[in-house]
Parts: sequence; structure tokens; C-alpha cells
Amino acid sequence: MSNSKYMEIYEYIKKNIKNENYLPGEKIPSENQLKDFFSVSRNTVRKAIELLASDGYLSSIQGKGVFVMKKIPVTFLLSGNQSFKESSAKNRLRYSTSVPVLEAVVVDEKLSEITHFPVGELVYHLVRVREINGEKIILDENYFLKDILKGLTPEIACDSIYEFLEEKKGVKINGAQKIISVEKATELDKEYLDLNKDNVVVIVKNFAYLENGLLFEYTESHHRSDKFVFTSYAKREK
Amino acid sequence: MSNSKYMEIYEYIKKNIKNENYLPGEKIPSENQLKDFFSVSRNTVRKAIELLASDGYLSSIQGKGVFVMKKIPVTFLLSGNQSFKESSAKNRLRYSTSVPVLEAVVVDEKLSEITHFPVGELVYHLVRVREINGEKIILDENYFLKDILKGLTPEIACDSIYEFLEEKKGVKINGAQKIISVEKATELDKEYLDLNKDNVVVIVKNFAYLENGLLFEYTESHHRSDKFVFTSYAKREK
DNA sequence: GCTAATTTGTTCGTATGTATA
DNA sequence: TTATACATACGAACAAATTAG
Repeated sequence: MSNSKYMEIYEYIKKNIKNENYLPGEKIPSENQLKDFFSVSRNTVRKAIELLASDGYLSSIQGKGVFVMKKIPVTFLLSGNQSFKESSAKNRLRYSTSVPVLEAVVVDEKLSEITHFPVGELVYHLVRVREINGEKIILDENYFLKDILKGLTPEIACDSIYEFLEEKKGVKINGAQKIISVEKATELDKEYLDLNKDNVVVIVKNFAYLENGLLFEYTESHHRSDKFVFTSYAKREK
Repeated sequence: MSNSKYMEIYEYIKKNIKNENYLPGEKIPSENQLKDFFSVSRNTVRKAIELLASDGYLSSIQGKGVFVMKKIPVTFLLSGNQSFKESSAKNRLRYSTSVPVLEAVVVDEKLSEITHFPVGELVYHLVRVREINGEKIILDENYFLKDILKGLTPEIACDSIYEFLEEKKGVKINGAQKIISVEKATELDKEYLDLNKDNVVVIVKNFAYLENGLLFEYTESHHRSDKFVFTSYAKREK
């Protein structure tokens, strides 16, 4: 699973937290104890702890020890950079996707302002409707850099584009900037989504970047407001 | 400013990114070049780079180099773990706060389910109304652990509780878990907020923890939906 | 296409500083 | 005061990926 020593220790500690072997608010073994237990250097133990701290699982206090953070369980977890498929699978929902639009377009002035792609760039434009438990809940409007997504088919678009990119094409993704806001439902929303009396939708704008800093995706997700949940753990900047 | 070497290097690189001395999509000097320039060990340079990478500024690629990530500027930034005062100051808005409710209460069964504080715990209950440019936009309902906030006055509540905690009382905050959703406006919302025809509000639930994992704050922020913006950078988990 | 140089990734051992108990 | 625990820093070595020649 994990080819590096620090990832082994990372998994070990994480498992012990999940098992409630290490309890929230309590200390885990000291760095020196872990170093002896795994027969590694203290640096290697520290790297694992730093990783878990940045994930919000641990918190180191100088002179005291390393504490397990408490976490409130969230039943509906739709957080971070997970794609639709991954999050649905976790929550065991019946989902399906339809793709009413799949076309290649050239970015013009107007589209460039929205997507931040350079004018003249070739992109795929997709509209995807996400159905959960029989209701049309999410309308995704995607723009992907075309040459990165070469070989895209409607079948793949229905499945998971991220899976296709990462596993089939070896594309490496750094992360994405998300902007969440609430706006009036557009005609497109009314056409494709099962809106209740609701006249507003939650809009998640998603700018996704490769490892080298290249913007390769702009997506606008329109969520039915009553079904929208977003969670994140934000560390306090010091 | 920064008492450690790696923080000096961190600030130096960050400054060069802000100055557009290091350009998005381009490489910064190699670790060995930086190590020689600062006369430090390579580990120290790497620590600075790792910090900036976790902030979403940089991305390291083995064999290639360290790249500057692109960022889309967001004019209204109300993100991460910033308090109302901090974000208002950044965006140069006229803001004011009123505190219609400030009371000490004992957590009962019902309140415990919402806040996740243990039953019987003593907490401060505050209601704060945030006015931006003359409009009542945000209704905050706060619950703070009482013994951590000893000496709270209405004046401090109007100002910044986080500033009071961190600077005056030396309390160290690890971070907070946020859950964002959209719900129908309550009677309290209608009473205190300047709602338009809007009958929905954006609710941000905020569970904040100390360094040792102790939950010390539960806050439910009710935002007027047309004024709500949330941004975050989410790194792709590998 | 192959080799060598460059660049980041992992790991070790050691030393010293600072905060806490 | 002393011992413990985390924080910072150095120097070194080898691995793995990429690039240059």
C-alpha cells in the first residue's frame, strides 16, 4: 500500500485514531517512543505526524505532546476535492449521470472572463445532470482543456472524468480553488433540475490546476439548495 | 517578524510570488540554489517550500522543480478561518456589530445535540448581528465554553472575540470544522436581518477546537444568501 | 536511445533550543 | 532543577524522476 516508512507510520496512527485506540483529546505516544517502536529516525516519525496534523487529525504542542483532535461526524460528506462519484459511493446513494451536452468550443472573450482560460484555447464543454435517488439534484457545466482530455467519450463523461484523467492518462492534479455562492436559478437550471418551489441554487465554481500550475478545468456546479452540503476543516493561520 | 530561518525563506518566496517576480506556471530557483543563497541546509529550504505548498502557492514535481501555482483573485474574500473583523478589514467595508443577546447558560440535552458540548457544561450564549455598509447581513449565534472566555464584556463581543482569546488570553486555536448548507429563514432571521424577498439563508456551522483538541466554540452563522461568498483551496488527496 | 547531470523525495544521525511537567 | 517532549537546524547519503547533451 504505502512504499515509504513515513506513510506506514501515518497509516498506523490514523488507524489507531479510527479504532479509538488513540482517543480524542488524549496524547499519542511521544515521538521518541514511536521512533523506537518503528526503528526509524525521529524525522520520519515527525513527517507522519505533520501530515496528520495538516489533515486535522493531530495537533502538536511543544513540551506537552501530540494530541488527537476531535471531529464531529458528518453523515453527508461532500467535501474537499472529491468528485461526484466518489462521494456518492461513500454515502451509498443511487446515482446516475446524463450528459445532454458534449462539444468542443473555442474560448472567446466572454467565456474567457468566466473560465479564466486564455482566449483562443480549445476546450471541451460538457453539461452533466446528476441524479440522486431518482431526483435531478446537480447541474454541472464543465470546461476542460481539450488536449488534456483527448479521447473523452460520453461514456467516460457519465462515469468519472477525474478517474479517467488520473488513472488512464496519468495526469497529476494539485488541487482546486472553490467559490461558493447562492444565486437565482437560471432557465437552464429550471430545465434540467427537479427544483421544488425553490428559486435559488447553490453555485460552486471550481478552478482546478495541474501539478505545474496549469488551469485545466473550470466547472460551475448548480446544486438544488435543499440538498447542498459542504464541509471543510480549516486550520487557523498563525 | 519571523524568528526561524525557514520562516524567513517562506516569507522571501511568498514575497517574490506576490511581486510577480516568480510567475505562475514557472519554476522557482532549485532547492540547492536557495540553500546556497541563504547559507542554510537543504532541509530548511524544503520546510519553507512544503509550507507554501500546503498553502497552495507552490507545487513540487520530482525531477522537474518547484512550480508557482496560479490563483484566481476573489474580490470578496470571506474564507477559511477568518473572523468577521479580519475579512471586513481586508475588503475595506464599513461594518458594525450589535449584540442583542449575551447570557450564560447550562447545556441541556437539546442544546448538546446541536453544539456537541457535553450536557451540564457552562457556556456563553451570544447573538450577534453583523451590519455591512448599513445592511444587516449576518446573524451569528455563538456558544463559547465559559471558563475559556472568562471576562467577556459586550464591548469585546462587539469587537473581536478571537482577538481577545488569542492576544489577551493566549488561547491557542487549532482550527475549525465548517458545514455549509442552505435553509429556510427562521423567525429570528426575519427579526434581525434585512432580508429581501429572500426566504432562505446560508447557514455556516462552525465547530472550533483548541490545540489540545477541546471543542470550545459552536457558532451558527446565518448569512443573507445574496451576500454570501465562501472560498477555499482544496488540495487533491493522493 | 543512452548517459550524465540536475532536481526533488526519503531517510538517517546528531546537536541544540524551547516549552512543559 | 531536572527530565521529558516537541521545534529547529545541519550535513550526508541514496533513490527516483526528469532533462540535457
